[in-house]
Amino acid sequence: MNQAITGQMRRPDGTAVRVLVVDDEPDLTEVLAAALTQEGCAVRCAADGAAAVAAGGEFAPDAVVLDWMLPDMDGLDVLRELRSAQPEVCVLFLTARDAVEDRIAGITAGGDDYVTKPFSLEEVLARLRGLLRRAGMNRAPSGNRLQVADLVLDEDAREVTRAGEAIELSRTEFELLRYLMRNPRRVLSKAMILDRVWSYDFGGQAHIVELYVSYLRKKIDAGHQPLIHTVRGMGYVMKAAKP
Amino acid sequence: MNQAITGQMRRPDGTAVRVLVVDDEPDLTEVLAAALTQEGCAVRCAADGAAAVAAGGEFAPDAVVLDWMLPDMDGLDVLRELRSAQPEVCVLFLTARDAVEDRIAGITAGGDDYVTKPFSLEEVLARLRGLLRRAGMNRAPSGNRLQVADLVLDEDAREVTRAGEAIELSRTEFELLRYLMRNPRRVLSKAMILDRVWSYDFGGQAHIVELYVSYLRKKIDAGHQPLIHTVRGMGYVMKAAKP
DNA sequence: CACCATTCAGAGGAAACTCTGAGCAAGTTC
DNA sequence: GAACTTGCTCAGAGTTTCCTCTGAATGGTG
Repeated sequence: MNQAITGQMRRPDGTAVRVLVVDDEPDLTEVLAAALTQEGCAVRCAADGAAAVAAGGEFAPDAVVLDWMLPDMDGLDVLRELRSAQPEVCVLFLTARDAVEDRIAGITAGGDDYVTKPFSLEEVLARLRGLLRRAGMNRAPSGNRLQVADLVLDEDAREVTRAGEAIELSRTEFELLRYLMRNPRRVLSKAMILDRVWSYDFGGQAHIVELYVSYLRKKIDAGHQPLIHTVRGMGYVMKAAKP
Repeated sequence: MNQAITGQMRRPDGTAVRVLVVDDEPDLTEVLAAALTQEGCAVRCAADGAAAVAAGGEFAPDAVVLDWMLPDMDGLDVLRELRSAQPEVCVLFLTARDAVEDRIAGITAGGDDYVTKPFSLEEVLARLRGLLRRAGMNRAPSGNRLQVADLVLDEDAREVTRAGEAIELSRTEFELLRYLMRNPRRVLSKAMILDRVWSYDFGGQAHIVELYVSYLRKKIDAGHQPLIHTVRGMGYVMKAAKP
């Protein structure tokens, strides 16, 4: 993977983006930390609000991935403490689905964002990239656009075009395509795709990846040079057809 | 989001507009400060009149968002003090709905403006943009007109036309449309729209956004190419349809 | 006081989406 | 070429999300 090579998650001065991950489930923080490290971030984890506030002062993160429900503190209080030490810090909240309407209100006004559990890794990474880009923390060479051959994906507008023609995608189709396009010319196994694009609690089979690849091909590759290629026994790869 | 990139809230010399926020409710100043920071402003907060006057001298703000009812001083006195140090400063008053409008009326004659509580963030930001524009503090590339395809919104005249034909909108409809048109080709979640367009004390559900989008569509998109598009599971986006 | 416009909650129905299962096609191994 | 593995696609059930109709409460206006 090594998104670091693509230079996406980087500070203006070229040093690694610093991310603090706060959640009381060690499984979750581990997975997030691993994914973020792989993206080239410097990562620190905390299991409760007190540890988060402490790390906020000492570790000086650029962004915080913060569980809304912590054993000792309310998410909003943690945010307040963090902001008092570092006003510019970005915060991405993790919330339960039914807690969304509750007290989340107002946080998006400050430029922060949230993701509902269960989420996919790509969803969290994409949101975090969005926050950092908007905070000027992230050199955006091509802005928010991904391109492979004549296929273009605009993340903000959630718009996909092939040869200038608009293509409608569902949420899952879009996330799958984004993951493929973020890793062009690299074979991605179905297991990898499943781990990244589908929620971490999804118990289904890799068969679902095949199904969604077939959906994508029908919408994207139909009538054009194919961009999504099957590597039998290995997975899929997105690239322009060989010359 | 990220109005900063659009270059709206900027001084003639390109540096950040300096805004002082004065209110005794910390929740309110926090939200306002966060939103203004996101717009690219340099923000300072004060909780009472004395602190406001002190900050007025030291922080040298271009504009002040000032609560009319402060624990220690009258709003008019604060204004007087601020003006003595910096005669050119813009002031946006925050007042209770039933507050004396007669005294406020004299204020607006001086080029200042006011907003009644409870207000929406977009309302405050729009008024502030207006003040700064009139004070020459704000390069206004397209003046006060927003345009998407053949849909035109005039902020000062509060007038909306589609293909030259006038459209009557209620207050909420207008604010929703303005927010959408200020962020064309960007998917806005219902949570984001709620936080920006509805009052900060509104406790309602995202359902209300759907309802008002349906009102807007009936008035704006009926009989034309649709400009307001639903992005299922994400929110809404305003853009001209792709041919 | 009556009238009208506006705002908002609730519920029903429509539409879109996700995922399972099964059959078929294509490639691989012997 | 037969047997097996792997990948592709269709059809349909179940769920989620969205749209819109109703009606109540509010506020302004003649």
